[in-house]
Amino acid sequence: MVRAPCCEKMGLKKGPWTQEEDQTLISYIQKHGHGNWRALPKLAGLLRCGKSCRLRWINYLKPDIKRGNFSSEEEDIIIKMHELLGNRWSAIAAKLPGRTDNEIKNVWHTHLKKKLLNSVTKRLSSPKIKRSDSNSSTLTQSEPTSSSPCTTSSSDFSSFSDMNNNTMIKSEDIESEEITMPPIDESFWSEETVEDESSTIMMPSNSWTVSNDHHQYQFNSVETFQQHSFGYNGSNFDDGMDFWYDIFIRSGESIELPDF
DNA sequence: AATCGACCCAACCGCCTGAGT
DNA sequence: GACTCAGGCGGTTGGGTCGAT
Repeated sequence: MVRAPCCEKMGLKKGPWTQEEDQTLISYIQKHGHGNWRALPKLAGLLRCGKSCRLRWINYLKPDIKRGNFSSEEEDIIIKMHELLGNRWSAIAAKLPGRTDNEIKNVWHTHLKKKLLNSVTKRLSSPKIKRSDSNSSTLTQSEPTSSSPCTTSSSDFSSFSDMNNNTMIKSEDIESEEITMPPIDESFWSEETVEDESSTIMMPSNSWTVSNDHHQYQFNSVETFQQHSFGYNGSNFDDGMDFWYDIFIRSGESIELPDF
């Protein structure tokens, strides 16, 4: 069964809002609150559907809406959050007070996507790191080690490598945006159900190693991942996800995140 | 000045989810 | 459990604007 559009009723107005309509909506909500959006237009005397009223209020009329261009700080946050969350505009908007999901979505599609693309193009055109083993297109599979569970936060990790140490990417390289990601093919990823069984996440299906100057950790599955403090059970969940996202983003894969 | 294409952004649409019955 | 409904979300659209020709 397909539900009829909420504005299908004859006589309901569509398109741009007039100043009078805006004023009517503002004064009604200031007096009575929005309560039931569906009932609101009738009560307020507007020839609009509730959905349209809600959208107009949330995206434009709400008193705390910040207008004007996005600052570079805001753009950076959007880019970072988009790396982390994907197209979850409302979640991104939650990190930017006064900005709406719609606005962020528009900015992303009109400015930031291009900006990012340019940055990636630039990065790919000037590789700083080369693999020593050019034949290897995926990270190398191996047996898991019996390394003890790690209590180190993922923020300690400054680099990662494959099992043969063919590629070593350091955090300063990541900062400088002059690296290329070693190629990773489809078989690298597997779908894993995590912890609460309500979320699915793409995880590396092969065993591989994460290391920094002091530690080297091997992961064979989501379970070994969870043994570490940046797993879902740990207090450093966000750090852990940042870490994984660095990898996911660089591999060009998308990821479905659990809520947090 | 007129035309055209690219870009921007407000608004709409359809789908999903959760609450209520 | 099945159904309905409202709210919320992300994708898409289309009208306005602006710069190039």
